[in-house]
Amino acid sequence: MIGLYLKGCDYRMTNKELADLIFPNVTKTIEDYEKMYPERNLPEGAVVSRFAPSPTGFVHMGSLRSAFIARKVPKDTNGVFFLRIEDTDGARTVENGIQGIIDDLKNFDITIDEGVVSETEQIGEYGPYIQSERKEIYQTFAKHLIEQGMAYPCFCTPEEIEEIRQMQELNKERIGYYGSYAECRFLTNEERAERIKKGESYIIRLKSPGDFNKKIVLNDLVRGKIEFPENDLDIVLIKSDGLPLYHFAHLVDDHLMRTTHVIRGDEWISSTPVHLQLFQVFGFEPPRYAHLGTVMKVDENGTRRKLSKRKDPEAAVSYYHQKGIPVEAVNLYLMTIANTNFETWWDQNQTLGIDDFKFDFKKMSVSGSLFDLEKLMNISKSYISRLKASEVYDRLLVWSKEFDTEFASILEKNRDYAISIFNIEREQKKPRKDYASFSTIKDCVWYMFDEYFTGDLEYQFGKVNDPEEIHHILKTYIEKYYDENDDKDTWFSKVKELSEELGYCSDMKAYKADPDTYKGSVADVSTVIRVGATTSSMTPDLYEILRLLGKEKTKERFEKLYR
RNA sequence: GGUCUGUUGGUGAAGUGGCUUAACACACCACCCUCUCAAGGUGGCAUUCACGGGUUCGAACCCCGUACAGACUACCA
Repeated sequence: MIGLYLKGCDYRMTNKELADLIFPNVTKTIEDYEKMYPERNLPEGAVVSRFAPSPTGFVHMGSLRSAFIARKVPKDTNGVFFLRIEDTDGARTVENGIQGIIDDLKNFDITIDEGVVSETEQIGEYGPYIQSERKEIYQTFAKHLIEQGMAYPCFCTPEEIEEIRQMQELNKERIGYYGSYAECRFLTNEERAERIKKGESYIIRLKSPGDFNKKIVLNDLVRGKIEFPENDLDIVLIKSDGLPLYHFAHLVDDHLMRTTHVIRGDEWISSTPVHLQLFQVFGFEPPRYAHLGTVMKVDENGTRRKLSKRKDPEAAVSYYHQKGIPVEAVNLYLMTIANTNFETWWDQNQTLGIDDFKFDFKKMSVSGSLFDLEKLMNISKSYISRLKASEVYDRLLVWSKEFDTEFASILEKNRDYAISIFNIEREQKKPRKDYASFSTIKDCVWYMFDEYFTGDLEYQFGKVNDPEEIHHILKTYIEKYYDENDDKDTWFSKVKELSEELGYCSDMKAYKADPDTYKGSVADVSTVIRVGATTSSMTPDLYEILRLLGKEKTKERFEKLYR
């Protein structure tokens, strides 16, 4: 009897015993976790979704778009949006990577209801929200599968896997670890136990119940029905370091966190059959999936490619923060690419905001679209043009304090003056649209500040270039005609008088009809005054500019040019 | 190689069998307005929806095939 027992003929190691051998420290069951993370008590139709990046340090335009939508939908439905950090791959993790993501989201007004709020802090009842802190949970679920005979340890080395792949390629067969190629599937529990005890390295694989010849249907929220062959690959559940692979972590986390909608990039679409299968194996209800088209960019050689973090500076979301593009403008842009009907709606409901618009998955563009920086800038221009001068001041100050401290202190010293400058041709029906972002404002107004005004004149005065003539115009104007107290009409009629006195045509129509009979026109005279006062030929309304500069300063600047 | 997805002007796109001689927005061009610039106004910019077949009285829209592009096919996410 004893001999037989030792030979192992009579004794079969059970799955439970194998599971205990692999995960001796796992004492909880999946039922325990079901109780710990109960169904959420939310109103009918409430969406629970999430943003789940790797801690690579910053958010990319494509992910920001996903995050934006994943935030928007719960907002529309009184649901929950949470941030989960997917750090199961050590190679991807970057120091302070979590903080970078949190900052980027904060900078774009994407607020989270639950999840990771700082490097050290998490909020919400469904955590932890950092995957590396959930190791035991994943292992519990993996152990359960081993007990059920639905998962097994695999001892194949990367070299062996590569050999299998090459053989499959040679035989023109489907590539992957499946069917008879899944060698470790056929080991006995005794063999498994023995190799584990010997200290061999192993991973845990799913014993896929799928059949490649059968179909599975995914009802994608943006694309509709998609049919796939069932997954029959014995995918990796747990890596040799004990941490899960994405697919398995997705199942465990999104089930336990009671996610209703998974909103992610369409690079995930082909692995959805795996995910669906995982939910099926556990008997859990899968979430709804929405796969978003890739955000693309045109390469130097004219082909489209995915927007890349490394190659494209505009892909990093921090770029917009640095450029001083208002968050509202970025969000407006994201909304217009997210829902194709938003732009028209927004045009007709200018007083309303993004929060008043209801997002609809069906109104999403299915195919990957080109990221249109120009369109964004246009939206930004329009948005800034609608701000009040004081708002421009306040927000420019905030931006400058972070990115241009010199300008910030100048602004602080000259608050009212600066606001008056920003108010030129603003706060009217058709406001001036020349500020594309906060970072470009200085380039538009520098000449108004003595700190930046050098008096260096690069501009040739256009039509009038004779120094004597220029001096004559400026001198006559400032001494004889200019009066700070004039209103705009009086001011301009004086410029016309000046023109007449010096032999320039004061009526543009008359001038255009017969340019040769005059030295030039009132336009040329105005240009001389404009350049004389600012050294720039492109400024907003000249009357306002001179008024803000004041007679003394204007005169000073003119005199600099006399010499 | 396999699986899946997509393809409407320079760009984002509307459009799901007759209302489309293909909307709207950005960009571009011309003209107008005008003291410059910006803004604004007017007009122009796809005889045609990747290509080839088919179904239909009728197709950008439905079906089949082809081409091209993209994603996935990792102990990455």
